[in-house]
Amino acid sequence: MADIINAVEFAESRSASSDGDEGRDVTDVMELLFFSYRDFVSDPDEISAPYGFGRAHHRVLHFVNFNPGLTVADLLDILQVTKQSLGRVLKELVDLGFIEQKPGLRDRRQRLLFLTPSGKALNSKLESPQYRRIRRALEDVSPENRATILSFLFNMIDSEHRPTAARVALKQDMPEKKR
Amino acid sequence: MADIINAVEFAESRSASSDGDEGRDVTDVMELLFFSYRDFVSDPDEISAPYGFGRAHHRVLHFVNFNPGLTVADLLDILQVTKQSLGRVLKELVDLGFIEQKPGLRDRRQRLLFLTPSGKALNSKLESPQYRRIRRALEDVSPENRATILSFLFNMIDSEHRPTAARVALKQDMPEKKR
DNA sequence: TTAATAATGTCAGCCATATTGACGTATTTG
DNA sequence: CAAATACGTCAATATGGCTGACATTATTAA
Repeated sequence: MADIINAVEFAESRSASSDGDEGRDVTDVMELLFFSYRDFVSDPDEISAPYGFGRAHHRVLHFVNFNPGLTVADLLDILQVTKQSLGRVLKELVDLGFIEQKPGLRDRRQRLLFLTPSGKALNSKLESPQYRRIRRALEDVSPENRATILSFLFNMIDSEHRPTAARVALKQDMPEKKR
Repeated sequence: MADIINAVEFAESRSASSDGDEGRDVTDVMELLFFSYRDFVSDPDEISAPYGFGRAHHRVLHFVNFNPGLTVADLLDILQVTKQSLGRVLKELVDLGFIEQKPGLRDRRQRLLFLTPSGKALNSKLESPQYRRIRRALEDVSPENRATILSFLFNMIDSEHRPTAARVALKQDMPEKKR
């Protein structure tokens, strides 16, 4: 038992030393967030490489897949990059047939973004390891504890960005009392 | 109540629609992790800019601060980059007096890394917003729920990287039955 | 003791992704 | 019609990754 390798040992090892060490949780989150995210993004990075794509391409595929009909402006807001940066990867994805642009119905200046079938296939391929990773990390977690985790992640977001995150990621703004 | 802006509303809004939607948690983690991390790293990025430093410099400062006497090889393993990439930013930090190198005692080929006082000051400045962010996100979370969150983050790490994470980040390998 | 290996540094070049600033075009809106 | 908006694009620049090659010093094995 030289190293901690699972959640149970992890929890035991921590509770053993939980005598008034208040800021400890804070530094632990700091550290673990780095390692978690590093490994989390390494999955699609490796798979993208043969396609000549990078992390930026995956991010675009992901958000367009999750929000079909997204506008370019929405995507800029989500990714927090400049239109020049986005423009390059978007152009590549469109040229190679992974993303399709349709003029907006209400406003024809807009280019609504959709994944083509091959775009959807590529996206699934890219993020299946990420979903597997998350499923594994959640598999023994109760629904209540899952809510704790989600709520923590949500609260790590800038408060002014939470409405966008809720809308784009959770699709839960305007609950409008349905039911 | 048009948008969800705090943990309570978040939890309520979710539990209202928790009717057999199993994979929902998984996609929510996927989305929230992106937004959380995006905002999390934006803090030091802004503060670093005036110094001419980037995210890479901060990462080095952070891990050296947290593990004084770290070797270059350790740092390469943690950051998962090549020595050439690390070399550049490390050289800048050493040249500008933020990091000090001392030959290893056991093995004098090693250059043990330490923060100078100004390195410590800069690091504190860079990551105080991150600590504030984490503290805010944890403030109303019970110790048990904090353990749930930490254990989730830990399990998101590649299993082969968990020993390193535990050692470097949590300093909890080899519990060697103390107590 | 010599030879192999290890820890680190460095040079040179390449690539992906980001930036700012300026300008162009189509479309909507006041 | 004029102004603002949504989007695209050209150009220049910076950061931070990468590969490959080679050098230095110190340790370890033959």
